[in-house]
Amino acid sequence: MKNQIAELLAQALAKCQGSGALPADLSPAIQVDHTRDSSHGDLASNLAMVLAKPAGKKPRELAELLISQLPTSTIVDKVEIAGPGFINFFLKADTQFAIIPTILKAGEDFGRSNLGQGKRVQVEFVSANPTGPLHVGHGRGAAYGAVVADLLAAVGYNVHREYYVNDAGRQMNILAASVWLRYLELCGEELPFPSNAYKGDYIWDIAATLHRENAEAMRHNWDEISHPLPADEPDGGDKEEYIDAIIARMQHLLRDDQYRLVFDLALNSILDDIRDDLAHFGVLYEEWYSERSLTDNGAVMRAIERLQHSGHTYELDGAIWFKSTDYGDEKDRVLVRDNGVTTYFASDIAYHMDKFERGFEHVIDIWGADHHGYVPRVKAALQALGYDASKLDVLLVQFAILYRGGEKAQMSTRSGEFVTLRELRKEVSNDAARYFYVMRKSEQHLDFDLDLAKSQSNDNPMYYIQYAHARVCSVMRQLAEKLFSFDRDEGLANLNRLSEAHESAILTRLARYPEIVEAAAQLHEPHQLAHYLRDLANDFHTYYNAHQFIVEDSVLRNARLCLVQCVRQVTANGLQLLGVSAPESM
RNA sequence: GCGCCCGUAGUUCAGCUGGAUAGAAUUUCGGAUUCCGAUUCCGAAGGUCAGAGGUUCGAAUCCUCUCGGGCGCGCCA
Repeated sequence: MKNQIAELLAQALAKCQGSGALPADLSPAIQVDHTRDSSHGDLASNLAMVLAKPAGKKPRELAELLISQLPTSTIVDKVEIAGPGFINFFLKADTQFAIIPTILKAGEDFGRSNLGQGKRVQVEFVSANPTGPLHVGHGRGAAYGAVVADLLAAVGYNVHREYYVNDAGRQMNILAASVWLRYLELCGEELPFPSNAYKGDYIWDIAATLHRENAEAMRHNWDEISHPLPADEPDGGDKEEYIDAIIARMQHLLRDDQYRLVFDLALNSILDDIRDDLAHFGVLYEEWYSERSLTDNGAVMRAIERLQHSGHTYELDGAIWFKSTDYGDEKDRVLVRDNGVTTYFASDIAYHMDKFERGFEHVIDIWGADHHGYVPRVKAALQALGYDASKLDVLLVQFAILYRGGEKAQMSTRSGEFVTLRELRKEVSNDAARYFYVMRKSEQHLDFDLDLAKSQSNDNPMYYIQYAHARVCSVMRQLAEKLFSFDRDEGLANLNRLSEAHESAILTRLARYPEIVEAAAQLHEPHQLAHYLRDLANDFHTYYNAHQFIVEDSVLRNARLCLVQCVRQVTANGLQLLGVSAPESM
């Protein structure tokens, strides 16, 4: 609709230029917007105001001129000049009815488009270290990433969802050591648990599995392990040095194969848990990408070598540095430590290099906002490698703060309050969690009201939207009970009976749905869809309370039922994109 | 100290990439209503868009500075 009006204006402009009434060298981007106030018509353009200065004419005069050259159109009822020079378009009443057959025909596909033209986009999200269960902070990234990916898919991108598994590095070694030490305790060893080790209950579970499957095969005396160990933190030592020493002893005593067995058991147990958790949350991936594979297949070394060839590296204090300051980073970064071990950053460069080598036309990373300082160095590395860093979008998600009874809910592991995503899902339902996580802009801190998310009331927007869907379904059931039937064709043939203001408002809202999906997808803003659905539900409930659908007059009844069916369809389509169910009864 | 994000009604938030009188929900107050399915509707009140400059036909939106809040500034991952 917008495009049709823009086209009319373009033709009018061209005519004015052809006749010499306006300079020929003007080629403004023609903007057509929905009006906020219906007294301003349906659509409006600021073209005359934009052109006023370069054309040397007063905006209202210019608007007059453009309107005089406007081609006739079947959809435009009248055109007005208003305010400082807006050109307002009032559409013919019939045109807004056209959305009804469109929606009914397209069904589940209404709102989908081919805007993305099948371009390959990678969306990487969550990617939490597999050192423990997902917590509520990860939940927002999961819900947000899943919806961004689904929105992009809906508008025609070929989306590849990926989870980067940090299955290498020191944190994983600490995890393996934690499991092993708990296993030793299960074997009956008495030992001081390191202050820097993982202490969650899930460690005990994994250790129990280890013990069940291997009996005492990996048992060693604490004396044997502690033989030469530095002091732990409580004893005045350094907890980092201490845990590293434990890991070194473990690797020495268990040898490669046993160490790997513990390591892999821990990794796989936790990864399985994360996979299961996300799957229940409706978050699915095309690929789980292993960090370790990057080291194993030489990608990390290759990335470092390519950076060296690019001339943006140097050696200092025995380490190899990437000169990221050449690309605007605030300081240079180490790639290879003085002990010869590559850094996490080096792996991440290799990973991003790999993303571009795999041929994605666009790459989206979704990170917690606490990683924002990391963005410049990754982009710097991509530029140094010769890639177009603008093809990488890093979307930062701010923290979610849980509220219960108006009070901030504690999120520490120590207190009894829940911390995991699984517990949150259980408490407020998957649907509410998905909706609440995405109902705010990602760069906005999220106040997650647990009581509201659980409440079955209109105050809860998720409930309000679902209820609109269920209510339409209920109307259809009522219809059958009253021995009426829905004659769609009769309704479609008599849409002009939908003359109430409420009906007109709903029609306008419905027609905007495809634009909302496009905007939400392209701007990576799921909250736009969340708000839209709430507004649509509000329109519908208001209509429901003002008018009866199941009336004696079959023509009016069927026309209204067509409209209400459209509300149901669009609500269902939108909820599906948000990963929220659309129940037929509640 | 430097960098990034945020600051809009009592509260929680929108504001369609610069448009017309800044909108919802909720709260408060005043009415109506007992229904296809409850958890209903209508109206009113509520704002120095943190503050000050600037850019222009036009600024909550863009730029600069100040104030306030969050986060980040490892040869950790």
